[in-house]
Amino acid sequence: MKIDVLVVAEKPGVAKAFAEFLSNGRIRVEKIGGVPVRFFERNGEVWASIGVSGHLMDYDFPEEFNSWRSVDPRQLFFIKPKQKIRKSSWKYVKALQILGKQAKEVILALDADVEGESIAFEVIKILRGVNPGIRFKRAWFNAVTKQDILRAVEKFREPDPKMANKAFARMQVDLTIGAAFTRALTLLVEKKAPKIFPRGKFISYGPCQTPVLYLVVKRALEREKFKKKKLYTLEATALIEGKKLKLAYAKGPLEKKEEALKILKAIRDEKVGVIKLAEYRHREVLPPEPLNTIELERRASRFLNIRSKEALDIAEDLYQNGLISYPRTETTIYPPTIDVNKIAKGFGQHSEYGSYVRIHLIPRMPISPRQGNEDDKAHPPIHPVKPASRNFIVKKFGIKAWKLYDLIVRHFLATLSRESVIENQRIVVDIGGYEFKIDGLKIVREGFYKIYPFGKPGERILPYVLEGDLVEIKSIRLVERETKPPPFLSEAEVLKLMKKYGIGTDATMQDHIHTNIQRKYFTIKNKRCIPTNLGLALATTLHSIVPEIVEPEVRGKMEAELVRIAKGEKQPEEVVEFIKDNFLKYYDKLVSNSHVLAEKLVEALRQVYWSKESKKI
DNA sequence: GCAAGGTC
Repeated sequence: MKIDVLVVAEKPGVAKAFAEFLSNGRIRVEKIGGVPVRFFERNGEVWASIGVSGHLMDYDFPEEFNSWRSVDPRQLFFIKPKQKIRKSSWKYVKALQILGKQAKEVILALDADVEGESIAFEVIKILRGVNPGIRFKRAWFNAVTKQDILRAVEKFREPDPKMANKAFARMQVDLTIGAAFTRALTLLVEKKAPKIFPRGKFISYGPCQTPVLYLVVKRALEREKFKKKKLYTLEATALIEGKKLKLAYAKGPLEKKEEALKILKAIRDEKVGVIKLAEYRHREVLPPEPLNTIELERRASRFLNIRSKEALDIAEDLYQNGLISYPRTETTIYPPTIDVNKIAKGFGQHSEYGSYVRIHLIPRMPISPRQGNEDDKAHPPIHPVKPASRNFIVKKFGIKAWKLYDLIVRHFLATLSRESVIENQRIVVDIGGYEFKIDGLKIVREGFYKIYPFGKPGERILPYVLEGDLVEIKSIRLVERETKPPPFLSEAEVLKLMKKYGIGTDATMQDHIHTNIQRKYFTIKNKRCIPTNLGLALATTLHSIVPEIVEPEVRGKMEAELVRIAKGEKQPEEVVEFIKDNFLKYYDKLVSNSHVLAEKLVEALRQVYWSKESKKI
C-alpha cells in the first residue's frame, strides 16, 4: 500500500467529507482493522482519510497507584498521571500505524477547538512512533463544507501545543482531584461500615458532577426551610359584556386578614363597578432561535418528558442514520452554506408538515430564517437533513425517536416561520373606590405556533370594553391562600444553570446529570430533580466543611486558570500544580473533619441501598 | 472501581 498523504479527522463524517471534497469523486473505502479508510487521488498523489472517534489517549496513574486499599489517596496529588492508549481506541491506533508507516505527510483535520488540538497531538505521538520523519500539517476549518475544507488545505496552520496542553492539563487535574476525593470518601465510609456498598458502588466527587448535585440540593433545602404563609385576597365576580369573570384585588394579596375584611365590608353591597382601564396590547413573539444541543435537551425534557441523556442518545442515532445534522453543537446561526429553504421545501410532501410548508413557507421563499448569536465555528444548528415518515421512524427507532425528530423538524420549520402576535389584555374595574383586575391573552396571529405548538401560551380572551363602561358586580368574597415553596429544580433549569456557571460542555452536561442519577444522588420525577438522602447528605456535609469544592463556581475558576495555558501566559505544569495545591488544602480540610462526614454518609447509604424505601429509587 | 472530555 502506497500512501502519500494521510488525513486524520475526529469523526468518520468529517473524514468522509475530506475525501469527497478533495477527490474528483473516485473514492475507495477499505476497512483496516475494522476502521473504514477512504482512499483517493489528488494532484497525482495517493491520499487516505480516516476518522478516529474522539480521544485516543487517556491519563491514568501508574499501576501501583491504582489499588484503592493500599494507596493513601493523598499520594495521588504528588504523582504525575501518564498518558495511555484507551482500550476502545486500539483499532484506530493500529490503523493509524499501518497507514502512517507509508505516508510522507499527515493532515491533522481535527475539530477547531482545544480538544481537537489535543487529539491532534495524540495522533502526532502515535505516528512519530512508527514514522519519525513524517511531516504534520494542521487543517483548520470552521464548517464541514467544501469551501471551508478547501481553504483549510490551501493554507495550513502549525499544531498549537499551548491549546493542546490546556486540554491535557484539564485531564490531569480532573483525574487527580476526582480520584483522590472519590477514593477518600469511599474508603472513609468503608472503614466505618465495611460492607455498606453493593458491588461496584462507591461515593464519587467530581468538579462538574458535585456542583450539579449542590444546585439540586440547594433548592431542596430552600423548600425545606420554606415557611408557609397565609395570604388574603378579594375576588369579585363581575358580569362584563355577558361574560362572568373573576377579578382579583389589584393591589395583590394581603398578609393581614383584618385588612381584607375591612375592604370587603366597605364594598360588600356594591352592585356596579366602573371600568377604570381596558388595555389590549399587541406583542410580537419571535420564532425560536435555531436549535443547539442544550436547547434540544431542555426542550426534550420540558415538552416531551425525555431526559437529556436519552435525548442526546436518540439524536446521535438519528444523526448516524442520516436524518438530522450533528447533534453536538453550540451554534444557533445557520451558516450561508446550508440551504434552509431547500431543506424546508423537502418537507413539502410530508404527511405531517406538508400542508404547512406548502401554504405558509413556500409562497414566502426565499425566507431568511430566525438566527441566534452563538457560533462554535464547527457545527451548524441541529436541523433535519432528510424527511422521514412517522411510520418509518417509529418502526426503526421507537416512538421517543419520533417525538424528538418531530420536535427537531417543527423547530426548524418554526425558525422559517412568521412571528406570532399576541394580545395581552387587562381590565381594571373600580368597585366602591377599590380596584380589581383581570388579565387575558389572545393569540391574534398564530404564526410559527401553527407548526410549533411547544410553549404556545394558553388563551383567555377578555371581552372588549371601554374605560368608563359600567359592569354588574355579582359577588365579592374573601379568598384565603397559602404561599407555596419553590418547586424542585427542573432538568431544564439545571441545564440552564450549568451553562451559566460553565459546568461541563454542551456535549457533556447530560452526562453529569446522569452520573448523579446513577450514583443515587438524585432522581428525576416529572421533569424535576429530587435529591435522595444520600445526595442531601453528601452535598450538605461537603459544603459545611469545604464549600469551595461544591459551589457552582468551582469549574469556572478552574477554567479561568486553565485558559492561561492556551493564552501562553503560564506553563501547563505551573497551572496543574496551582490547582492541585488548592485542592490538596481542601482535601486536608475535608479529611480532618471526616468523622462527621462518615457518620452522615453511612446513615444515608443505609437508607439508599439497604432500606425498603430504596427499592423504589 | 476514581473525573471530564472527545465520540459510537
